[in-house]
Amino acid sequence: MKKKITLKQIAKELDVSISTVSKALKDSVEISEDTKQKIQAFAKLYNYRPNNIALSLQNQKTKTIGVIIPEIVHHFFSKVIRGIELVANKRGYNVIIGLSNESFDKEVINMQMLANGSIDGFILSISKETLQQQDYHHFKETINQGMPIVMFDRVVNEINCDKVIINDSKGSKNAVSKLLYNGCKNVAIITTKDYVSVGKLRTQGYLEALEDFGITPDSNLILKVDDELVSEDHLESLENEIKGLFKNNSNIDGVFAVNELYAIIAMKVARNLGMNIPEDIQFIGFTDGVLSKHATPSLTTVSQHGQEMGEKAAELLIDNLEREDEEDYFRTVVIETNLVERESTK
Amino acid sequence: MKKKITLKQIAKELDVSISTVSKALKDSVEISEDTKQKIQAFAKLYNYRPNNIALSLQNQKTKTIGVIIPEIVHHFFSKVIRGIELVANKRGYNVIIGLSNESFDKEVINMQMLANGSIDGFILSISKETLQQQDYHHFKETINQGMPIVMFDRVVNEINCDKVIINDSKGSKNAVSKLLYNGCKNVAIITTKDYVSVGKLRTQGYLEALEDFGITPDSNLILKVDDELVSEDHLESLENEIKGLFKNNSNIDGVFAVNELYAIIAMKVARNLGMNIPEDIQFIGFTDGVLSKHATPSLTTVSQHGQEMGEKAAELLIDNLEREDEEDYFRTVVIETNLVERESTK
DNA sequence: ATTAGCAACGAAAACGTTTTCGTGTTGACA
DNA sequence: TGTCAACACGAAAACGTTTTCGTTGCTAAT
Repeated sequence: MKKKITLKQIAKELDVSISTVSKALKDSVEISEDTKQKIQAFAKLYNYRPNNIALSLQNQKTKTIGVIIPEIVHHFFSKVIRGIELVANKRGYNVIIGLSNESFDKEVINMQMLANGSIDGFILSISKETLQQQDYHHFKETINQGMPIVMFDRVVNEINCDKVIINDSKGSKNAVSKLLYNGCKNVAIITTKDYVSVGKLRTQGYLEALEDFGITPDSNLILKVDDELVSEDHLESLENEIKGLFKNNSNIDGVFAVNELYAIIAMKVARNLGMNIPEDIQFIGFTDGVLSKHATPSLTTVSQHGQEMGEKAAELLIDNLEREDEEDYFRTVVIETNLVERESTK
Repeated sequence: MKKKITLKQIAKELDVSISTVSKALKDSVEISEDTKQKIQAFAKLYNYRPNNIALSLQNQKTKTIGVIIPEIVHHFFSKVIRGIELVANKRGYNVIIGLSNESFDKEVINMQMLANGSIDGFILSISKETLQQQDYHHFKETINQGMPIVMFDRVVNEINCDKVIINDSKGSKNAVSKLLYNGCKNVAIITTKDYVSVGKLRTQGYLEALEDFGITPDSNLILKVDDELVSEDHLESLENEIKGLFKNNSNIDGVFAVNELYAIIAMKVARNLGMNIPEDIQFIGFTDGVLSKHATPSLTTVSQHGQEMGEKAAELLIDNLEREDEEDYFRTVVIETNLVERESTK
């Protein structure tokens, strides 16, 4: 086992100074051709690579990006990461991942772990607990120390930083309009509690669409699911809520759900109740996951373009990091959604 | 914007030496109570945190783990990462992610980027291209330089390192046995080309189960899909292959697929051909993804326990990193699979 | 024969820590 | 009064780089 070789060892071995070795490896004009060749050959032989940590300390930059997301076992978030990784790598950056697991404390701890020199900047999506508690001091402090942040998807106005979002209300308005245009008279929405910003916005889009079509919203058709209950395993409660929705409102002929899973489960319930999709009832979900594509019938969804969001976020951050002038101005990029039509709608 | 404060600045401000500050913050007995209090108070006020990079350079360890996986938009891999992150964080480590995107070159580049001091050890799953080319020199070199590697899922005997795998042949043998036990007489398998080690092993388990039941394998019932063709978008070719399989062998009454997607698509094709699941034909897949759980009918699968694999891999690596004695011995941990029975089997 | 100038290289600081090994001051004790 | 611990603190090396600023020794020009 031969440990990694350093400049010092090369210098000693070849009986020159460390500076000479460093310069020779950078092809500096200060060093004679002979010496350069000798040193370069030796370095190649021993497979020399500069130590990244030493470089980071020297340059005061690490060339790595910290990403903090609420959950990784999630199609949307992993697509975002793929996007981030893609452009980060292309521009010579590494990506280090922290999971908040939707917890405020873990979000704070993760940020502290990374903010002490390990990374040059953050890309993150806020955890539900943080959104609920509305405690954003850790973001403010981080930014205050000169570390840039880019937020995506779940953002908050209170913080001044770059943001990448989708037009949630517009996306859902389009979706609901599609249902109405297709002839649905009673469109229900399955959404989350209001503290989840995207849930709130998507509900808003639903209402706007109804208004455009001159329909008065019926509160019985708005199901706000408590997200706490939908923890991987007890989905039965969700199923029951949806079943209740259908039974109490037998006139429902269209459903818009603010995520993929809700839509899939709703379709299942509907089918069990003997309804035909899309003849009797039509469905649209949100997010472009695997479920939508491979369900039967496949689900029409509002595509969120996760990878594109990740790419854009990484570009914003790196641009910011590599910008010369110190004045900071913040941009908000809106990624357009589009409706992917599949079998669950006419 | 106040930049992060350093020991030097504190020392200057309080008119003591750097060493004194350092010791005071570690509550060293060398420093008087008065001075300690003064320094600690000042440090707290300015929110001092030691610079991670400097610590890494000093200690020659970074407390971060490098993870290289072929693909992140994949339920299994993201579960593994979740497992890794869980125990890594618990034990004070960070996780830095590299995606090989199933490419040999990207795997090599990623390893080089990280192996130069950025991390203490690797956890990885080999890319398909690497498996195909059977070029493992980058692994050997890394290990040779004293950087430990833990491989999971896609491993290779040729390399001497810790490994976390599942018993692929046993898992698939169990699954196929279940089908046979349930009365299936003609069980087909949908698998990958043989260079994917797990595909090969799972095919082997299929054959073993047949043998146990005294059935001679029928090569017409073994469909080896070329993985290149199944790239997210042109799944039609896969569908057609499967359709061919069913049409040419109308007696098929059981299907074992080496992954979730193949099984789901096969079910879809079968249903379109008018077969009833599970009455006419039963299905079992491999991996525990979202599709299996939420498909209709839901799919019986061999559960791979991705998160557990990740946890175990991280434990192996960190144990290795923190072990005192230098002699290296390598362990291979086998995670047990189990059959999750759902609606696609009787 | 000076000296300016150049080519080739080395010394040292700097990045932010930790840690070892001084060193100076105080107090107690003989 | 002189000696020696004990105490409290500082200087400096080390981790591996890069870069600035010398410092040589030589050639060529005056």
